[in-house]
Amino acid sequence: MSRPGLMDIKDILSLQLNFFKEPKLRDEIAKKAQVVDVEHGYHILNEGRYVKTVPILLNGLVKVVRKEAGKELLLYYIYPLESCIVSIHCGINQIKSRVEATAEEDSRALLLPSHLVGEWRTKYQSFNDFILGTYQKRFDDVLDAFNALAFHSLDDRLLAYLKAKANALGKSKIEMTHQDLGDELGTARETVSRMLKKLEVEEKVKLHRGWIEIL
Amino acid sequence: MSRPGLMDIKDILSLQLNFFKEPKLRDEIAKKAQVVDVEHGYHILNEGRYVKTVPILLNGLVKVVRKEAGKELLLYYIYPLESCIVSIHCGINQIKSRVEATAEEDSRALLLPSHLVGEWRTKYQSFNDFILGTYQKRFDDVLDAFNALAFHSLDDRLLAYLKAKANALGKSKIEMTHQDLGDELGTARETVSRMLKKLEVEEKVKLHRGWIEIL
DNA sequence: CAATGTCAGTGATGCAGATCACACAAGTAA
DNA sequence: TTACTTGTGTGATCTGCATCACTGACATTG
Repeated sequence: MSRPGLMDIKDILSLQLNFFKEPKLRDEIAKKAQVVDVEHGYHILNEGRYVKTVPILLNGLVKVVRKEAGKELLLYYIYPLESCIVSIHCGINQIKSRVEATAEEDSRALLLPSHLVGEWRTKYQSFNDFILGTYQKRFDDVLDAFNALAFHSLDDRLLAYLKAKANALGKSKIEMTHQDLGDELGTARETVSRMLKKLEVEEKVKLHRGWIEIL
Repeated sequence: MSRPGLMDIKDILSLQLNFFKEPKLRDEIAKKAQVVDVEHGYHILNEGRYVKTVPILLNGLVKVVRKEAGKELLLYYIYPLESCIVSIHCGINQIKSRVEATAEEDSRALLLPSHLVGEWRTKYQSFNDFILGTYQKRFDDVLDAFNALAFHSLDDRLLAYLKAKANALGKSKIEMTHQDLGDELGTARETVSRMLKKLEVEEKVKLHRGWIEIL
């Protein structure tokens, strides 16, 4: 993690965060927020220094997973201009829930001090809308994850995952091992191998060592 | 569904909804809200007349399930003084998601016109807090449901379900058939029978025709 | 009472996916 | 070159749960 000197947060506000409308809110953010860069693989949640901030992702990609008993399962991705509602949530409510956020790519985020978030929420409508919108989105995401798990076979979920990932990254070459995929989907490596083989026969993907091409 | 004459909503506000603090908010609710009674088994969501209101449950119990391909799975229960956030959500966003809410007991709810909800949210902090709190709670609930599905075997989920239900109803006699339980947990009746038998051998429950006693 | 419907118990069998146990191939270090 | 590591392919077997096909127990109704 690094702190890029004195970023001009005002620039960020006008270029990326123009949904924060009130001039006074923008002033406050400019004064109190902080920009950080984190590297690919950086483990965001459960880090002491983050507990008291609410991040808004500016660039990059962050994945949020639920872990238990060695097994892990993907909940959703955070894209730029979205916030990690869970971190607010966990910070405030002292929840033990094993939810982890990891930077999938080198990422940049704006950190808002969480003690101000509550205040801004009541003072500025656009800020309040942002928080509520984030909750709505995440609620939907988790519902989707639940749905996939409850009603769809692993074959479907694997293909859906690959397509979603290709879409998110904007390219058809996905650099993941079968083990990685198994981890994301909460299943065994061998199973992933077998299913990918089947998908290759069906000409939906092309397999390579260390990466997969979506057709 | 019935409308109990002219309920004194002011009474309800002082007896049950005292977390709505602002006098002006209380006035507005008293003027614009409506009380309805629904019977056990009444199917709440996906009913035209409800789309434009946000319900707050006053008495009773409502269950929310997700359905797909004939199979259904319990998401969470709504207890008195909680709101069904999904109905707002679905109403506003025109979501096709198969989420259903059903009254588990005879219930009474306060209906708030949804076009005013957005307004009250920005004008009254206590109202805003209520909405946000509801989202947080539901987010947690769905995460729990996800977790159970992802990491716990059906045995565990069945027992957890029974205990939670006993707790919610405040009694150890649960009047459900094995089929009912199978539906809630998204599994087959036979499987439930077998597992209950096992639980009975372990002296965790006692089985009867049409009802189950939690020990 | 018999007739009928609802609820529960239980075996047989099937299938998705997990787990185990390897073999092998591609890259990397010595 | 050899040796070692990492990623992949594949059979054999095991487990949890679904599905099918019944049987019998209880409850209700005529």
